[in-house]
Amino acid sequence: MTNTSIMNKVNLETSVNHHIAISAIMIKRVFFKILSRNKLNITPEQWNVLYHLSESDGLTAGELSELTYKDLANMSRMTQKLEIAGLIEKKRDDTDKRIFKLFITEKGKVLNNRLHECAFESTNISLEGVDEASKKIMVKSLKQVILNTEKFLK
Amino acid sequence: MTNTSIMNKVNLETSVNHHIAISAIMIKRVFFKILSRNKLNITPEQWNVLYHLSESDGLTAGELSELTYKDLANMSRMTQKLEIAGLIEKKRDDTDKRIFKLFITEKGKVLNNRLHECAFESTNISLEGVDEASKKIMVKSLKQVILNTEKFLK
DNA sequence: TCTTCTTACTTGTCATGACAATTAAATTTA
DNA sequence: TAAATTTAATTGTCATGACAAGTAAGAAGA
Repeated sequence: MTNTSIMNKVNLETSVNHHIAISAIMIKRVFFKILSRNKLNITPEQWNVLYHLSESDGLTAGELSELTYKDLANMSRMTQKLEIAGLIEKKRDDTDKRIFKLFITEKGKVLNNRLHECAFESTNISLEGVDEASKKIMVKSLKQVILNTEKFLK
Repeated sequence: MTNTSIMNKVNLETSVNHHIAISAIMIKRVFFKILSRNKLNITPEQWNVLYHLSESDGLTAGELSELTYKDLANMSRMTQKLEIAGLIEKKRDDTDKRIFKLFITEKGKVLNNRLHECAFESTNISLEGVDEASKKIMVKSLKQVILNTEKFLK
């Protein structure tokens, strides 16, 4: 074995990255549970799309994939499902026929409001006992993490 | 529209939960890229299993699913793949024939050491510019988040 | 003991995530 | 302008994540 003595062993118990990963899994699970309790037939990821369309209508799948940090291929499938569910509409662009512009439907808007309530509830559950100063530091640090990783991935 | 004025709208831009989710995605993507650059034919999740088995050999699939916060069903499939890849071994327990005890193989141990290097590298990339005090606060707060969510999910 | 319940694991299904490959349309360039 | 390149979206494949349902073995109770 080469260089075992100087190997950089990772300790999950103190690893920031590891705790981010586990927290993300658990937060999503809580949100998922709240959605299902409320009989809202939608996933956290699908809500992410509805959220962005309700903020700025007429986005393309490509723009949405950037906003949500998702693969365009997967965003394509997600928008297909959302369209089938009647929550969004796809309209082919007149000048650039490669593009679909996406619009949230009335049904989507109504659902989106309920989803905001669920997101609010799940936030309160997961962050109970975490003080405001810590939250600020977390958001600032996590923004830095996102910048770092974006830079690395080009 | 009912009660729009008192609705609890979530703002992703300032949401701790949202930044945790995006960071988790991006960190995994960086780790994935480093693994693939090093021609290591393994996923971040599979490494998680190897990590725990190298720390304490002879765990069951159930114990591993708790340690990694994963569904037992999915852990079952993951261990099947790891066994096929020759990285772990499953040994039927003598006294309780429902149980498999899992052991990391020599091949698995060698790979695990290389994976530690990759994890170390990906940690350095993602946390560049985040000071030690912030890291401490993050780990403490994220542990609280994990506790909160575990409690909610029973 | 025999039935019932619980536990450990497995399998099936659907949604997502990574990534390669393909198609169609727009843009660039020779 | 024709060919090459780029871009937007789609489809295919495999691994994972949630969750329901099923199987086999152990434990508990009548």
